[in-house]
Amino acid sequence: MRSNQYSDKEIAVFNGLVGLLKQGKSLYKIKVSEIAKAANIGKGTIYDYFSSKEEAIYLALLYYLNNEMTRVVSEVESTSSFKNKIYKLLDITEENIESKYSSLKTVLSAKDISSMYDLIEGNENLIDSFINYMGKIMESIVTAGENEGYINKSYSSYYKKSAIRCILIGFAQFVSHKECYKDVNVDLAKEVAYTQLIKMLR
Amino acid sequence: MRSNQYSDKEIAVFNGLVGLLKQGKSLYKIKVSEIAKAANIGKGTIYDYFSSKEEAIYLALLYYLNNEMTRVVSEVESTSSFKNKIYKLLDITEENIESKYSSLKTVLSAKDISSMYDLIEGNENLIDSFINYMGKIMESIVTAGENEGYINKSYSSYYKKSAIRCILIGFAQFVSHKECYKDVNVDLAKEVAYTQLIKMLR
Amino acid sequence: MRSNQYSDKEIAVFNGLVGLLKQGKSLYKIKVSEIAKAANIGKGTIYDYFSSKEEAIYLALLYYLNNEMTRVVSEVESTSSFKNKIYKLLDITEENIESKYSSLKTVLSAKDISSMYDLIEGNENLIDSFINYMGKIMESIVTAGENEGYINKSYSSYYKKSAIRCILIGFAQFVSHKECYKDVNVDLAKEVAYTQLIKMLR
Amino acid sequence: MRSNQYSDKEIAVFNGLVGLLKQGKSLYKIKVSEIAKAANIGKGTIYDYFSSKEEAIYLALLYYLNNEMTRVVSEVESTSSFKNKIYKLLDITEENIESKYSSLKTVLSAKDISSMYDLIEGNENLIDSFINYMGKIMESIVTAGENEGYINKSYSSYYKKSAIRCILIGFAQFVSHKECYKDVNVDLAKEVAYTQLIKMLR
DNA sequence: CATGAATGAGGGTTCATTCAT
DNA sequence: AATGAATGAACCCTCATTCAT
Repeated sequence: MRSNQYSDKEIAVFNGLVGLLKQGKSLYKIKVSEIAKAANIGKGTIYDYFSSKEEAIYLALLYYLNNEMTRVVSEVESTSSFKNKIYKLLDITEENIESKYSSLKTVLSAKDISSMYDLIEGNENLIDSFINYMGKIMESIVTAGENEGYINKSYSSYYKKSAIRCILIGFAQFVSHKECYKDVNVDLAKEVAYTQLIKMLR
Repeated sequence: MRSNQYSDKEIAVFNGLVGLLKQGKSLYKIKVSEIAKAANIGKGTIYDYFSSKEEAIYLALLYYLNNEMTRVVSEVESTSSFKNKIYKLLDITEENIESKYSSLKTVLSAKDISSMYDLIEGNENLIDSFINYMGKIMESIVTAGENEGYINKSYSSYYKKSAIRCILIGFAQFVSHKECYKDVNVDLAKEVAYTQLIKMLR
Repeated sequence: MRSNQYSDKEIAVFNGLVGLLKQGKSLYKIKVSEIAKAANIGKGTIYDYFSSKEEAIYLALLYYLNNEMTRVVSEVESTSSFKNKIYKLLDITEENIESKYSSLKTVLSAKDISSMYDLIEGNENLIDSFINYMGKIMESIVTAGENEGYINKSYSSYYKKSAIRCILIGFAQFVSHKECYKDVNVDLAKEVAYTQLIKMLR
Repeated sequence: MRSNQYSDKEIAVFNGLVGLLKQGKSLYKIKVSEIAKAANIGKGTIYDYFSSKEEAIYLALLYYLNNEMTRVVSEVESTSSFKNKIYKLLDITEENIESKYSSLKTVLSAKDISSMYDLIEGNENLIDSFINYMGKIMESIVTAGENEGYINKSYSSYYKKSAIRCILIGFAQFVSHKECYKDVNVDLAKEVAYTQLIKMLR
């Protein structure tokens, strides 16, 4: 596992790469020369900081995931009340799905990414890291829900967290394929998700 | 959209490709020569039936998805009672996630597949097709649930189907990352999913 | 060790490569694309027959050496009389050194070639092969010399062969650096070599 | 032709490079960064003293050759008696061939080195320089041999020197490929060489 | 002077696709 | 119809050289 402290050049590579993804470039078609150009550095320079294209991509995704999730965690934690936290998460999910590139999307296809690139699925991999962050978020939400009386404390921890995860992924599914649900708009889908959650937890 | 009637050679290609995936070969690293060998045909022959490697892969996945989902639909439909149908679906989900390759996995990363291969995301794409099948399954389950009194009929169709989809994906998530939930076994996770569903629908 | 039977394409590569060397191209600067062009085949085709550029070059040199040395052996063996054999060998040496490329030159720098290319210095390497051929030639010459009474049979086999080898290499040295010996012409150098040999062997 | 006076940095480069060669590093694979590290200087510094990697290597070899040959000349000259001089030369030859790197080896493959590196084969090249030194050594030996009555003075200068050169190269050949002469040891080979020389010269 | 971070031209190799048989 | 030998465009990576500090 590499240090969390990255040099300017490394961060330039990360930002360049994520920038390309946000422009809609497919992860599977990115060329080293494109990354270099997007990062405003020479092609060879990438190899001064990363041992391969694979590594550069992997670390970029990890870096971006960490940044993004750190932000999400703090946003949710700084949001008051159970209901607001849930809606905040649904909002973030919506944005993520709608954008050309997001960590959420990466995580949803992370198995494929690691199957494409022979990344050492070491201690710290994308999904583990993501699940870790989600754990913190769930924790924060469960605590709020219990304090505010929305959650029946007799449920197991897994049950409670699982319920939240469920409605999130279900909502993500909706956003991903809105066109299949012509009679449902986003706000309604959020309401449905929230209602379902309340029913599961009480 | 191509005919649903495929020639022997085309089906050989489909089976060969899916066979490779089931052996754990990464979709992103498959070579035409490997497909040809797995299908027991010459490399050039593939181009007599498909316009490109991309198309061959895309159609193979679609073919396999259709076969598999047709089977799943009929299995669920032929299962009696609401609860049994749900458990059947959870069982199928479990198997799918655990196997090296399954249509479910393909669908979960379908955005990536289509981003890797410049597939004309035409009328009939993998996800649309999948959602279509899922719709049928949901329909069957909802009907059973209503007939058996598990489902409060006042909910919208979206609400009802969404609830089922939620717990399925939530359960899929669990199976994918069992190692993160050390105190939960598969049977418990199924129970939790079922309980959550009942609560959402009543 | 590969079979001695080569396909047309392999021989085309061999001839193409040796052709480049004979044009004065340095072995160390040859590009795969040049070899392909010289062999009148596509660049990729080389990799259908050889696992790497290194291997292609190594096998080409070996192939050429075998061909050339086989010819030399038969030329010397078919020459009658001790003196004629020696002069034949000196003539061949002269031609070899004067040409832009010859197996003799390769052998003289074979250690470098193998140090440049990480060739598995397996059973059959250039120098061993060369020494083997030389052994046969020496044998043929020693037999003639003994039959004709030029060679005192009491010398060891090593002594006799070594004497021949000596004057050959000495003569090769002369040809390589003629410009350093302004008062000696090739014919004189051959006479000197022969005289020295006679003195050593009687 | 550059001055014979080199700066400390230049000599550091020379020694660093030769050091690498003596460690068994192939001349054809040496990188500028390695030379710099071996010389304990910065990579850029090399270009303050040499116009290219090629030049640095060429001058290093030349420098080393001069040092080594100067030493060899003086060793041979300071050895008394014809026979001792010859044996001294054979000893030196043996050491040279056995070591990972020596000027002798360089000279034996000098054509390749200059073909690899586009060295201006100007006035002062490796082989010319070497032949020059050898000339001095031959001179010294011939003089001793004549004084001691081993050499028939009626032979031409070329004949005499050529004889010495012959047995040296012949012996070098033996040492290079000892494994091919299982029934001959080094001391015997030296004796053979000396005997052959005596016979040629008397 | 000395450095080493940065560069990018260049080359070995892969593999989707073609086409003569 | 079927093949697989042949192709060459494309791309990753190396490393000699430069130049700002």
